[in-house]
Amino acid sequence: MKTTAIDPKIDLKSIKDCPNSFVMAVNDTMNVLTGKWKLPIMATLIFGKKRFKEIEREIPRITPRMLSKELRELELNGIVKRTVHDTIPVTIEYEFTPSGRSIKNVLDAMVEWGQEHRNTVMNRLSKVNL
Amino acid sequence: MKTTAIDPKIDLKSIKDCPNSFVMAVNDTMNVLTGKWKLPIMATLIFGKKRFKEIEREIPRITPRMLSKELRELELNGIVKRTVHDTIPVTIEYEFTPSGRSIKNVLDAMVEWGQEHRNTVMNRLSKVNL
DNA sequence: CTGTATCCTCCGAGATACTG
DNA sequence: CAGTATCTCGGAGGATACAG
Repeated sequence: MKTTAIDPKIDLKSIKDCPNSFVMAVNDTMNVLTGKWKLPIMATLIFGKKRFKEIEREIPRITPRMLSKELRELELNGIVKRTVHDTIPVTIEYEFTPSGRSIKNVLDAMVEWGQEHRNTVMNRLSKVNL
Repeated sequence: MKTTAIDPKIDLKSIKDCPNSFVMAVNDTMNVLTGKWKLPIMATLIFGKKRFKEIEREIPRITPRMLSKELRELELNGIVKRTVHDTIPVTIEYEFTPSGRSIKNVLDAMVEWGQEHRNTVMNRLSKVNL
């Protein structure tokens, strides 16, 4: 089998080229997940809707600038939904979209592998240090 | 239920604190996956051992500096194994460790979500543009 | 062939102050 | 409350040349 060149920024025409389209799909997922605060933010939303200030309070050391920026990205990516309630003053709620909620499957796989891999590394280290 | 504060750089003592230990495990996995070239490199290794130059040829625009750097990180993380053959000149082969190969489960989940999510976004866009 | 060594650029993210 | 506006800095990654 002739292996195909793999390009991190591949163009759309080659979407039917198998290994590359996989890399593309993984890249899409990565883009949603990368950034220092995306994961913590998503973790706060797992148990339901939250307001800006609530999220800020639950994530130590995040600045409003970063929270705002990351929430906007997540919204643009169709991961979270932003709802404005015209109370006085206005309150804003953030929550997962269905698509956002379904990313939990990915996170589950990552948790499982992360824990297994940590054990593997620990075992290797403890054997080395006997 | 009292929600716990989520910290991206949590210390090890709180490993038993459930939501945080999940975030930690996900972070471990992310650390292995982040970097512009890790995924393309891993993609080249899916079908078996490869030499430095072979990998370099299959990944357009990667520089030896970056390939070297990323391979070293992958090796340190226990994802790939580096084997030196004392031919003349020496040839070096890179391949997955079992732990590295098992990350495929994560990638599969990412491929599936990435493709679903792309469809979701496409549908939304095409409805907007009717 | 399998990498290192330098130098350089750009962007993610922190600090801090301010706004409607 | 829910953000925005500036300023700054470190580190990821590129270009290019060189080494064993």
